[in-house]
Amino acid sequence: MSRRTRELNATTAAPVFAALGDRKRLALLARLANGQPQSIVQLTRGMGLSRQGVTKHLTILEQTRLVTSERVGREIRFTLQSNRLGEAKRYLERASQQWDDAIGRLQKLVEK
Amino acid sequence: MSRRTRELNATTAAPVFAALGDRKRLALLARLANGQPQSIVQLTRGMGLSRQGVTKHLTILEQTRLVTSERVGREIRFTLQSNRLGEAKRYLERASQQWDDAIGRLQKLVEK
DNA sequence: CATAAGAGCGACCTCTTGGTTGCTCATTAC
DNA sequence: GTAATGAGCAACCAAGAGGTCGCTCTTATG
Repeated sequence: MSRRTRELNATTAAPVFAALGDRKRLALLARLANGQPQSIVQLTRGMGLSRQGVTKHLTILEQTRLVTSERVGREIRFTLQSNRLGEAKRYLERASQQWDDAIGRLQKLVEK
Repeated sequence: MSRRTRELNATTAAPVFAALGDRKRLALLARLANGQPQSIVQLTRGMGLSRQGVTKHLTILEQTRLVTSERVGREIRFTLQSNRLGEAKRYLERASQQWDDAIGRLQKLVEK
C-alpha cells in the first residue's frame, strides 16, 4: 500500500515548492522533462555550474521526490517524477479554488 | 493591455515557487484563502511570529504578486491573488504533461 | 594492468533568509 | 488633546543556501 500519492498539506508542500524555487533546478527539471533519464555529467553540460554544484541541486530534487535516481554501472540516471509535480499542482488548485469559492459566496451576499 | 497573466518561464516561475516554499507563508495564504482580506495584526494572531516577521513574509508574497495590499485608514488589507496561483499551477501542468508525452512516445517505440 | 570517466565526501566561503528588538510615524478612539 | 492601535524602518543575529576546490573511490575502456 504505497502512500506516495496522498495529498500535500502546508507542511509537506513547503519543501517541494522550496525545491522548485530555484532557476537552476527548474532548468534541470525541464531538461529531464524533455526525454530520457540522464546522468549527472550529462545534466552538468551547458548548466554553467560545477558537477558538484549540480549534484547538490539533484540531491534536493531527490529528497523532495521530484526526481528519482538509479545506478547504472558507474553512472546515476535521474528521472523526473511527474506525479510529484501533480501533487504540487493540486495543492495550488485547492488553494485557488477555495478562494474563488469564498469570493463567489461574498458576491452573492452583496447582490441580495 | 495588462501583461499580468502571461505564461511563466523558468526565470519568472522560480521566485514564485520560492515564495511558496515556506510553511509560514503557505499558512498565511491559507488564511487569506478562507475569506476576506485581512490586516497585518489580524494575520499575525496565532502565527507564533512577531508582527515584523509576518510583515517580511507578506512583503515577499506581494513582490511575487501572490497577494496584493490596499491601505484602508491605518490598516493594510491583504488579498490573495488566485490567478497568480493559477499561473504557477499551469507551469507545473506543462512540465508534467511534457514528461508524460515523452514517456508515451517512448513506450510506443518499445512496443513496435 | 593502467588510465579515464562518473560520482561521493568534506572543507570552506559568501550571500541570503528568517527571525528578533527598538524606535518612529500616522491614524483612529476616547 | 491624549492615548492606543496599526504599520514602517533600521540594525542586528544565527542558520542555511548555493557555490567552489581537492581528494578518494568505483567502474569501464584500451
